[in-house]
Amino acid sequence: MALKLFNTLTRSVENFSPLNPNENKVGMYCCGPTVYDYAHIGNWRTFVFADLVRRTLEFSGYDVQHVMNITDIEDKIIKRVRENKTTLREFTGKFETAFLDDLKALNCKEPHVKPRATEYIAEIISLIEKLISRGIAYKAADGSVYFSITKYQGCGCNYGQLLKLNFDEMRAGERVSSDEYEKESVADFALWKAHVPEDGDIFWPSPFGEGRPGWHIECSAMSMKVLGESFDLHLGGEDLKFPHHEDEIAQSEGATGKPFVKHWLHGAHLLVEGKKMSKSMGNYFTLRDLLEKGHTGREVRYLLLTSHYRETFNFTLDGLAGAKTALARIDECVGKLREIAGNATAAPESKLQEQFSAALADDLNISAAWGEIFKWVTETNKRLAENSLSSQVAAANLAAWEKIDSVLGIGVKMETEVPAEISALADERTAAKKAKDFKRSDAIRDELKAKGWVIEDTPKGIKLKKI
RNA sequence: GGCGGGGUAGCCAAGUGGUAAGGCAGGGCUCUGCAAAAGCCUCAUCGUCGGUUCGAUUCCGACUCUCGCCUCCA
Repeated sequence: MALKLFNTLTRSVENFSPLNPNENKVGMYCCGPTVYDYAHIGNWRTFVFADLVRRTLEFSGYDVQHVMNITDIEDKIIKRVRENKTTLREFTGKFETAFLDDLKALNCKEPHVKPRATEYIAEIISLIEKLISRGIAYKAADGSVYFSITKYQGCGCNYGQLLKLNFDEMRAGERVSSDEYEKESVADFALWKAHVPEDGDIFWPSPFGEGRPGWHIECSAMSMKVLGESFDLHLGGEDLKFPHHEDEIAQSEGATGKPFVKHWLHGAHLLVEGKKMSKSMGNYFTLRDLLEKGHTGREVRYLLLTSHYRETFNFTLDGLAGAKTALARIDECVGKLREIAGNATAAPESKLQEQFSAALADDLNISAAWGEIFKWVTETNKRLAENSLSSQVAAANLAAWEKIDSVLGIGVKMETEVPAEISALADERTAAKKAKDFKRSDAIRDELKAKGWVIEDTPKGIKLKKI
């Protein structure tokens, strides 16, 4: 089934097809983290979304080249490096490592290429030179280099491809910082920021003088370097549409004269407990915060993957608790299938896979996909209860689950090894039960629960589950 | 002020011009000595008011509430 995706450029759902129809390759660039702090749950929604896009493309048979930048030079970074009396590399390295650890905890596939802005200074400079030579960029009196929207538009280029811009009605200037008065026009943005004393030793030499790259230019330079001047997919959070992505388009198309990106995807933000996330509201969570509360990356991933990427999602701690129960339901079902399937192998059960694929192909309607999955769980449970599943059928269902899980990345909780102390208690309970000492057996059950283990009596004997 | 999303059961969340998927919570039931984060069943008329239509939650308009972007925020 053809994959359909919303394209911010056309504001409509389109059939997805790669730039080069003769190849199966897809170049995908995702705006990565600015490594000045731990990423919060809102950031993670976007990265999990990017992971879903990648996995869906791979599921659809494409060979994806996934690129995600690491922004390791930026105003906030410089400020904190100074405050912490450390070096740029040491500071950004710490948060980059933390970011990649978190990415792994959420079972996101690691991007194939993770370019750091500071390692692409040469490419950035040459891109700026190209823009200057084409008359689209200019050096201002403050020593910085700016991109001229007017000149760009004068070349017949379109500024405002991702959203409707109405400069007359914009509240320009309200949030413009005072050091940007050297620009010819308020809409112009910095390509190269001249070195100022506060930057300390953080600067690079360039034909335009010592300084550092502006924010938008790194993405243009790195994405085009790795994926080519035109590539298939670019994604990020919805807030990046303007100015970041619009400026990326302007810089890239202004320099090359070619269409920059074929397909733009933007993920919506989330609220936490119905409110905009903020530290003062107490609803600001990093992944670490949630792990410390005893939740798992798997649960967080599941919850972030329950809603459609273009809708604002309300992330709640109740929801996170519910995620655990919902996953346990899937684990239980898949675990039983494994037992019955044994060593049998079979082609994936087609109905589940078809319904899942159809939902996903419809602009990543993952909510509908979960609906199909849980209907399958109920259906399977009924057959399990009837004892009417052959090992062949169980294996086919299992194969289907594994196939769709290559997209979900949820996996199945591994059976935790039962510690000797716990199994000793369980044995004691079984003995007490056999002796009809139910008071004693129930007391042990409570004790096990207090230790984080649930014991279930099944026709085949007891079952211990870690909670 | 400009532009763009949303308002569907206690909570989260799909969806359709013909009377609403799924998950969590709740309720009922089954297995059980009793249980279970074991299983099954059950649980809404879709922000308000108009309009179009044989028929609207789904299309149009108004209103209202809410969220986002408007220069460095995913």
